[in-house]
Amino acid sequence: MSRTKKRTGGVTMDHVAREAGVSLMTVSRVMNNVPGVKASTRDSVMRAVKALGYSPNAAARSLARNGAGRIGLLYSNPSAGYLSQFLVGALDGAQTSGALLVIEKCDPSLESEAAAIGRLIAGGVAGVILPAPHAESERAIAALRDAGVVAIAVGTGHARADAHGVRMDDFAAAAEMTRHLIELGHRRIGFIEGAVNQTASVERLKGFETEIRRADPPADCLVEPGGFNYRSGFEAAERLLSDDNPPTAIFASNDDMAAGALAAAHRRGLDVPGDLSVAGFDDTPLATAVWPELTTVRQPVARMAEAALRLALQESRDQSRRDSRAPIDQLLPHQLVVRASTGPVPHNS
Amino acid sequence: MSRTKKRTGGVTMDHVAREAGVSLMTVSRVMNNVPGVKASTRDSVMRAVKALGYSPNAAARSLARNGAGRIGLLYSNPSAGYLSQFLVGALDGAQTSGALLVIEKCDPSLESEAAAIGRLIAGGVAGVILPAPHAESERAIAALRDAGVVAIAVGTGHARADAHGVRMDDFAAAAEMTRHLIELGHRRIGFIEGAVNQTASVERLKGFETEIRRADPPADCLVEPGGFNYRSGFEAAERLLSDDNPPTAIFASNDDMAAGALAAAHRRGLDVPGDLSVAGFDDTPLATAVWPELTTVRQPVARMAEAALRLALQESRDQSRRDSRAPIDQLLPHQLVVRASTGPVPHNS
DNA sequence: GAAAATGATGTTAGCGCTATTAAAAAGTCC
DNA sequence: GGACTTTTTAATAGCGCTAACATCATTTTC
Repeated sequence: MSRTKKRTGGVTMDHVAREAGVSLMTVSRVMNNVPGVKASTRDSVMRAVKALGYSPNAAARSLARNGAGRIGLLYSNPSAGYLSQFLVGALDGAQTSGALLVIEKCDPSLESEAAAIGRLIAGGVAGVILPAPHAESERAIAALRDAGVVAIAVGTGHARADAHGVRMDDFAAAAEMTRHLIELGHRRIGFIEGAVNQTASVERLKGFETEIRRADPPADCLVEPGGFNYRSGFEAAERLLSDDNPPTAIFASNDDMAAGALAAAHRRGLDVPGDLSVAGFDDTPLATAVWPELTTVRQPVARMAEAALRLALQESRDQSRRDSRAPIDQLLPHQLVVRASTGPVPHNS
Repeated sequence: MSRTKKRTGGVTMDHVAREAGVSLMTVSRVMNNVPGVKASTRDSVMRAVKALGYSPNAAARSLARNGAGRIGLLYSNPSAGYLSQFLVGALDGAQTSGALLVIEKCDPSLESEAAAIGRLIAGGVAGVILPAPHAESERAIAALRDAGVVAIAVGTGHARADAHGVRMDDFAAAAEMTRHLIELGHRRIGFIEGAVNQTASVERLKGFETEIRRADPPADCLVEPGGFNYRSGFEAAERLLSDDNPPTAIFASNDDMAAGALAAAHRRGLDVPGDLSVAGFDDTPLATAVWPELTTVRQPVARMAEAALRLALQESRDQSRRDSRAPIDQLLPHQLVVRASTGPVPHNS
């Protein structure tokens, strides 16, 4: 093991090419899904790849592509669980598609954001992924466009006109959750809003209200502002539960706030879901870390990040050819996850 | 902006070399801190680097080093906040030291771990970083050693004989926190253990017990098992608080369990810290996401990850030269963070 | 004061992959 | 059926950087 010449993992394209009896370049074409390779040739290459356990060297790829494939990722401080999922997804995507991820942290302040964007641009990225709060920043997107860098907004409430986007259908997901609550018999439902400056919050509220209006027999609702963090959820739930006619269910627009609502309920001696149902949104790790485990909506964060990375890569490559100016809007499927925090409406209410 | 030939960030070593009036190789030497460069030459190179805003291309580096610098990171499912901090730290380190991070996920099961290790080795990594639970896995470390891959254990309770390690002083940190509680007047303190198969848990308990024994006037304690997650913290706190003579303070061996303890306290209508003090460990984002914010110990997770990456890089390079067999044990400083969840012992108890 | 022993820098040859260009094979046409 | 396209494959030249070796100044040594 000590005298091995190259400790790189061994198999290279060359090996694959020899094994498959084709040229190195043909293997490259197959690996990159470039059209113009006979199906039979492609097959034999794929077989060789599998046989040898070949996996492309990201560094070499990035280098050969002349730095294209350097993608930036700006993050500040979304809920902890969100970030880790997002990073994992992006990293995974980077690995499989041979991109080089450059992550850059910033504070929520505008100056800090601008500085981070500047560093990213100076670092020579071809595209930048903007999750959660930054996806709403006109300034950031404008700066990126001015520098000729592709911007991908992730997790906004609706498609942007000035940037490509990857997102989920917040409206439909919130509506589904609301329907779930209504089907359980709840007719007075509290809703905790997310941060108002994020369009996703607005869509979630709209989805909720639309479904409330559609309920039969009719239902009504109480809406409290929140800020996407535990504490604001706790406080909003306190207000909701101290109402003269408190709701029998609370739907928080993210899991952190739902956890806060859970704490508020417990503090009042309420059993969840016996006395009060609580629903969250996002399905972050927190959802299963609390007790009872949260009914929530699974936002495919990791897949969204991966999709964003691919999109950034593809668009940055395309852009250098021609200016295709129609922003792409990629919508990923969500899923209602029913766990232990929601149940039938209590009898005596 | 559209006709730019290379969108790589522009400046390369060649530019720097020309600017400084030296050869490309000299620049490389300066950038890698290789000895044998005259101080004046080094200076002028550094000046050119700054003037041009040069930053080395990680991909090219990794490639030229023949794959050395490919570092794996195995993760399963530590507390969410921990992972994101860890990833960020590792990513950061990778960027600055020009390593290529390959992350690999696995389930807690042993087979899954073995499979992931296998993939990592097949991927040709030169070193693997093993955070939290995997750092204790004899099997994983043995597999890595057999493949001639450097293993770095992160966050174990004490130094390992079979792998390099980066960790904090769990014993001392737990002792400090216990002292903090004792100084606030608490004389009956509950402790919630972490997962028993992790040596860090054991050290934290030892630190706690040592300090309890040292208290003057004497203090006593109640120890409950836990599993490093919210739910186990909640349940352990329930048991602690239903004791005939309940503790006035609870020290949980991580923040997730402390959050659970908080919920249990609230459920019983106890005020924190008025009636009960609660302390956590790790200072994950959860610590400030709950209310009241947790007094905890800051574990420098990001820095540990970064240190682990550097160590992996350095050792994997050294190992190929000679077999230096003394495992390195790097200890990083922690910090007691006093927030709102701990206070003086209540008068009437 | 010439040979050997040290520095300090420059040269050369890739790392593994992708563009680009050239060549060959396979169709197409009149 | 041979000149002319159109596929498909092969060959060549780097991407930016570093290891290993070569080269040129300096010293040092006897």
